[in-house]
Amino acid sequence: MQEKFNHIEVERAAQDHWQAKDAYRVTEDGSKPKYYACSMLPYPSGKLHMGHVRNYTINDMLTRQLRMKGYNVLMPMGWDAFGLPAENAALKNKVPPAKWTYENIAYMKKQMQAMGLAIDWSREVATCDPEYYKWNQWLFLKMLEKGIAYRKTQVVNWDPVDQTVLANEQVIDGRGWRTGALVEKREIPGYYLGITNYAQELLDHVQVGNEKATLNGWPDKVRLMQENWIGKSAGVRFAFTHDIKGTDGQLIQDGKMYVFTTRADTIMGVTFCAVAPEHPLALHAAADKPELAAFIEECKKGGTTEAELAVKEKEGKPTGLFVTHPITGAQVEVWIGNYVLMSYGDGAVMGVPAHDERDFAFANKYNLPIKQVVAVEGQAAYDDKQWNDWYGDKERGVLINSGDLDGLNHKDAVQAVAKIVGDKGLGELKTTWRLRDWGISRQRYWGTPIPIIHCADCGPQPVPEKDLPVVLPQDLVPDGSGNPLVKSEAFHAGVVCPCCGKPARRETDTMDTFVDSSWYFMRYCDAKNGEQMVADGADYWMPMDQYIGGVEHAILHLLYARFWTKVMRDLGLVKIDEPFTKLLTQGMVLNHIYSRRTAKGAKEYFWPKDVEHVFDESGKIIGAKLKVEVDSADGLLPVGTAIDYEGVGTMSKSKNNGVDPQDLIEKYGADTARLYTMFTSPPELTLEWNDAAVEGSYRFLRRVYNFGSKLTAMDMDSAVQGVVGAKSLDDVEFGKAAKALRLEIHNVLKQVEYDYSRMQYNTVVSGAMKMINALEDFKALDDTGAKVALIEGFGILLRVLYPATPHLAHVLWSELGYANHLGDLLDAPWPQVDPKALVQDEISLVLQVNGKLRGAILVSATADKAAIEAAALANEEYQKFAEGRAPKKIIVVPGRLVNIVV
RNA sequence: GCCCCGAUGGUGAAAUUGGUAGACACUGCAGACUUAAAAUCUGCCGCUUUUAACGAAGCGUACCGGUUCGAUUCCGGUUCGGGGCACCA
Repeated sequence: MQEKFNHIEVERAAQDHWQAKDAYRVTEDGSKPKYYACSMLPYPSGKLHMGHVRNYTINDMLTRQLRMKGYNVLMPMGWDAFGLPAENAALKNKVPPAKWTYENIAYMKKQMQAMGLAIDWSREVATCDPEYYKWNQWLFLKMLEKGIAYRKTQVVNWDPVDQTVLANEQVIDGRGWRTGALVEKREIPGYYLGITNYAQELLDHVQVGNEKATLNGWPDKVRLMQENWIGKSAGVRFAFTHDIKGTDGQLIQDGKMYVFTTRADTIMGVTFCAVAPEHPLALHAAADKPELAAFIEECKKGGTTEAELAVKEKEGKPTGLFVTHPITGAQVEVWIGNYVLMSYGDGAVMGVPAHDERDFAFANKYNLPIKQVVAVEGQAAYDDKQWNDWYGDKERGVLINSGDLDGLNHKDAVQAVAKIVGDKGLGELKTTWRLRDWGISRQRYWGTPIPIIHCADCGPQPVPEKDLPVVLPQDLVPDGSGNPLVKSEAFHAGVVCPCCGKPARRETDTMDTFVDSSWYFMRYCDAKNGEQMVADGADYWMPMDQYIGGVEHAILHLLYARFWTKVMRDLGLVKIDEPFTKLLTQGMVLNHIYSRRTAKGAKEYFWPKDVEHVFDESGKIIGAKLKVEVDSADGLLPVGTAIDYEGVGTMSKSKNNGVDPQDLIEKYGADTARLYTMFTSPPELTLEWNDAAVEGSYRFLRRVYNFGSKLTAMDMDSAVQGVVGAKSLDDVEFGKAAKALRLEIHNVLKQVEYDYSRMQYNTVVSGAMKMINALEDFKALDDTGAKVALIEGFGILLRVLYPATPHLAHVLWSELGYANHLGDLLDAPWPQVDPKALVQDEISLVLQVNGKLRGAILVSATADKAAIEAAALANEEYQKFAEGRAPKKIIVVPGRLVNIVV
């Protein structure tokens, strides 16, 4: 082997070896336990970013370690190839999205191969491939048949200048990103998938503490987020009656305005009702009241996101319409409220200002009456100007001013109210979900065409199964105004209605890209199946054992994939209930953000490499300045120019703070990039970029290499080389120093085992560093068994390190002859902790007096509690700090500490 | 606004889940080697007080309070930061 570490040659040698062996191709092998470990599929944005490097390295470490432990391991890869960025790039460069996408895929695939990932490329999937999206269309048609998919109007962001639908991302401060025009809400028809049909099951499987829960291998935070998102709430749905008639002379909604409430107990405190701007009563009232119509119009301005609505100032207008309280018969005025959502419940709420914080604010703003109906014992009198938390207290509140209901607690009162409205035929107990059905229609080109044909006579008709896939044209270039599919003659050419045979037009909406990512992981199991969506491969590999991806996908993607899997199960396509047994949500990769305002007031961002921090005396960052000359909108900025420091944030092109993994791999090699990302932070935490620390990772690899090349000079005879497993070491005598080395190595190995099992790879790397430190510090080569301990230790180190830095480990393992005895590192046996190496005669215990550290005592490893107590009481540190006081209590934690309370 | 998460030295972090806080690193400082530099190696590195020095004492895991023999870990509250909020992926 070469004397000097050359990462380029090391990595080439290892990768050539793996390629020649086709080392990562796996088949469904019943003789071994299977393990399916998968990363969330990347969007082919152009080149890998650090988040990818982190994600795939975690996946790769898991895969490689488990393979050594004897599992049949699958690590596949594919491309989430449809989506908006391809259209944006097309707009900018006048290149069809397909070309841009496929070029990006080719480049990123090369980068992944350079990282040395153990991917089975024979299973590669790109979602823009008709062979893939055909099955999106096929399953959509099945869902239509089953009534799971249906057509309904949806609210979208409309850019009135470009005459186009905008994604939320394209709405900036309520305006279109390209035109700057004020965005309007507009209702258009679209297709929905009935995810709410599965709400209960989706909740049961994920909910922490639910006896039906199966996703115990998911982080609690994700489970909690999904639970809240599904948002099951039990309450009462009941009607306020009225006799308001529409222009057609019919009672609006049959004279019943339904509301849903979880606080039916406060029903006697109702002083108003509020409906959404889109509610039939609101529209009716606006018909002859221009100021109401204007208010409803006003509510349509701005974006459609929940966050935007939630921070809006709560506003309302009285309609002049009255409805009848179902118990008291009182007339209650209906208001239009901009905070009432048509999509939740019935789009109407009862207003109880005394006991709901939002109603309270609303009533105070518009001088509506406030009626207290709940009292909490021990609380002072109600003050109608200042909100107090006890006003909404469900636990302690008791009803007052509520007639027959007086004295009831929350729970009993809800039941009583449900009975009263039930007896009148005006309502019942009801469960409501926050979860809404999944709208999948997108008015965009680069996605899966929705397989529907619109006939002037027959209406929307499903494309017959034999005509699938409906192929997306590859050569269109969007121009920014609307969907180019609408104008594509080729797309509509020859289309006839499947029902009546007359000429017809294709649906031009495409599917949400979350459809693509809802089942690709099953396609990997059977990637080339032309006959079926999935088949036997999925039965073997699914459910996936470990899913790894960004925490930003904790709700939407994961929920949709769970839903899609359940639909496939109910159609008899797969046998599983849940797709992902275990989930790891990796933290985001962050970097510092530096900016300044240009003379014109625009913000420009600076690349972190061009900037250095300015610190205060205590070492805190207080600002930044340029380290080199930088060309800016205001001309060349000299070295030392003061720059604004914005803290850290996710790496992004727009903030100019991305670190290109390519530079890193070219300069230091893939092993360094992998080691650095694994070592710097635990997988679940955010990772802040630090250039200087990369150097340290490289240094460590060089140390390992140099240690290996020293071993070759040490006359390692093959007999010793063979002695690398714990079992064959039973007959070897070890001297004091060799014993100490083995104690350290095996202790660390034990910890590393644990860290591998919990995927805490940063401490795995620490463990490897401790091992090389111990091996380098070991100087007693003349000790009995010294060489054996050294060669055993290095063999363990290589295997511990291999999943993180496979190239270096592979080359050393082969060159030093370990491979001759234990086989290729790919499938070499995982090292075992030797219990004999861990045996110690004496151990040190911490001595505490009143819980404070006061010293240490050395006791025999087999010492019992009495002996430990005696040793502690005899200790002079104890004597000193006890100051003659008698011990009241002695706590002994075996193997750890003694605490004497005086 | 709502839901979730996080906060530990100059920096990234560790602490086997209630038992020695700061392992392992990065940076920095001092030294060795070198004509010199790089590389490499050795030592030091939470804060304060005290000591000529060895050392000693106290404080310390965002902030305030609680439970406990013992709290980075558990509970209540506060502040700041990050993620998600349904058409970005």
